Amino acid sequence: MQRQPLIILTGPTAVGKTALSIGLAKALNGEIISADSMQVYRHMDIGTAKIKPEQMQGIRHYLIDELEPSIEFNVATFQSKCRQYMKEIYSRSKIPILVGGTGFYIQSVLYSVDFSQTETDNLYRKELADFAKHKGNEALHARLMEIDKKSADAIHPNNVKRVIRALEYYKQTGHKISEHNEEQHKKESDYQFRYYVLSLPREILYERINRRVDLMKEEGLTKEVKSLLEMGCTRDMVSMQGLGYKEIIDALEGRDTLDHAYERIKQETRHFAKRQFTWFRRERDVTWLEKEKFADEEALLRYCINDCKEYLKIEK
RNA sequence: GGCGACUUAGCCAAGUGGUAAGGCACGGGACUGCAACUCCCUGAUCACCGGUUCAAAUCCGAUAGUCGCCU
Repeated sequence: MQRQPLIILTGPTAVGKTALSIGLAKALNGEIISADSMQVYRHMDIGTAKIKPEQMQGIRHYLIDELEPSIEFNVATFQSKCRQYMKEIYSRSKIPILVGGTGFYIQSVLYSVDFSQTETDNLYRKELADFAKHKGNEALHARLMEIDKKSADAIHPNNVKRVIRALEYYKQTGHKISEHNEEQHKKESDYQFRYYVLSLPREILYERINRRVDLMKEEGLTKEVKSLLEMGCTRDMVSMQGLGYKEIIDALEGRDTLDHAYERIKQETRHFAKRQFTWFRRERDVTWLEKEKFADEEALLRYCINDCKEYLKIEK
């Protein structure tokens, strides 16, 4: 079977993915699926730097504004929705372009990671979390050691979240997650793809981040968060753990000052960008697009279009 | 001009004679159902010069810088 074409455009936050994505979609008859864990949520526009309808220029976008903030979103649901949309896009003879900074989500689709069969077991998760809280992280980790030494060796005891998932996986499937991961890791992609990572020198990117946060403040991020709280959102929701939201909530609920909250957002966004670099650096088969090496956005776009045509044999 | 205080890694900061805590930042890394999450790793010889002492960031003196007060 001929593998289907897939374009991925990612990179650290604030690097300028959105602008490029529209140009690509227009030139290559593409439609955009957002690979962003926060932009799926409605009412969260400013803090997620979400693309505005008028910026879309008629290009169809998926997985943007699809969920209420109270709904939990995760890789597995992302994957299934994304696949479904890709199918639709292919059926119209168009090309899906995955755009967004959540590397984990991209990976799940690109390598068709298997998430089937299990439901999240919140009760069990909570039980394990409590266990760790009372008996200590090491004690929980010891439990993992008993059933899956390989995972235990790979996961640091303090990384409680991952230890819990490994234990949950075993309870649900009776298999070791380390074995599962190993298998998944060997997979080749089912797609004929180009995986672009847009980048900029660190200092420039950090300046852009700082400026962007200042802009969010001016545009009324505080107000946006206020109205989310009025809608009934609480800090423990997945959506409210997004950068810019948890910090402002802290300020609004009196645990921090507003000025300090905005400083924290800048700082944490920089940290986030750094983590994204780490992620993309170790992904295999990625094509780095160092923005500063192109004369301008126009040149960058032209390069991308030609590169896609060459590798994906797209005619249009 | 005089008097006093201070001077420890990029920043904050313990340590007051026995051989440099910690936090933050920066940098690096992990990550396969919460991922804008969660987690891990990483740095100095203590302003400078001289002295006392077996031993000094820690005591003494000089120099420089910073801050405060006074004339």
